[in-house]
Amino acid sequence: MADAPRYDDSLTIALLRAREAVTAQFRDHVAAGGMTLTQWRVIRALAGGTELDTTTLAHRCVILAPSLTRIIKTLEGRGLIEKVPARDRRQRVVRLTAEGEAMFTEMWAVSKTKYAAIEAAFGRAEMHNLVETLNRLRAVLEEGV
Amino acid sequence: MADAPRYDDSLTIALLRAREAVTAQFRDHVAAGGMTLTQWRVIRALAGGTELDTTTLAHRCVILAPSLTRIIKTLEGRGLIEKVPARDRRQRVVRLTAEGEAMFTEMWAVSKTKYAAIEAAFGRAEMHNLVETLNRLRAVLEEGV
DNA sequence: CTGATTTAATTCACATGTTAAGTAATTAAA
DNA sequence: TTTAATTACTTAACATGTGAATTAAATCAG
Repeated sequence: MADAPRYDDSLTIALLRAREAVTAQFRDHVAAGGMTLTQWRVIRALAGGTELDTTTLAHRCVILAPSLTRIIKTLEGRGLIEKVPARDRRQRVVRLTAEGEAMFTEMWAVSKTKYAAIEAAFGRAEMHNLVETLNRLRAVLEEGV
Repeated sequence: MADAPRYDDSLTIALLRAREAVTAQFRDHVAAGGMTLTQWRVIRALAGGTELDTTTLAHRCVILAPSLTRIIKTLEGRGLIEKVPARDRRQRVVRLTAEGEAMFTEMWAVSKTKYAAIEAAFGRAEMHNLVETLNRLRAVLEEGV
């Protein structure tokens, strides 16, 4: 068993911890708005009048379809999003309501400053480089190891 | 709303996607062993006769206490881990059973090769650098932005 | 045009994430 | 030493992750 790498050196654990540390910066603010971080990703993806079907929305927000089904139900119940008739009647297309847009605008103002604070603390170039590296890693893995 | 960064440029999304891509490499293998990735983290942390209390185990595996309580119950029910009497009777100290160690050894052999494949595809130095960067980011954020 | 296939969502069942509240054991204070 | 505060864990309640099965609509083959 001695060949198991120490956990701090594990890529999976490092990703998990780093993500936890980053999301922690936003969690309280989003919770104060009565939302979860996952719901916030959906709101944000729809901001600015964007209309999206479930599949596209799920992909952009990195949420699985069953989760998104429930989230849409919740946010629709709160009056933040609404359904839009779609040509293909299998699809469920949604967009923000006026209330949803207002909610986004208000929360985004703060969210933006928090994001900027992280960039300032970690270094703008460093952070840009990290995002690029992460996306490259993903591309390599999705091509097939 | 035009100032919302594109999602692909967002650190939180990049972390989420990258983690998803990495864990996808292991999910099927771990599932074939009748385990979830989260349960596997616990098994791995205990491998080699390590005895740990819930708090330490939760921290190392990056699992919240309530989740770990359930996981310990599940793995104990399957005979993979067992409780160890502790001095402080508030603590719950656990370790792998012989069966648990056997399970780890068998699965780790394959897991290791998958990890090596990722390293080979992405680059050993690149990967080491990424882990270091992620840990540095976490350190910066935990110091307080 | 009709039946088979494919596609988009939903539903189901269970595991985990997350916060808050509760319980038991230990430690500290008076 | 008896009570108050702290600590370690568990339980509860709800949101989400995850894979499998289901439903409805669109597309395709014949």
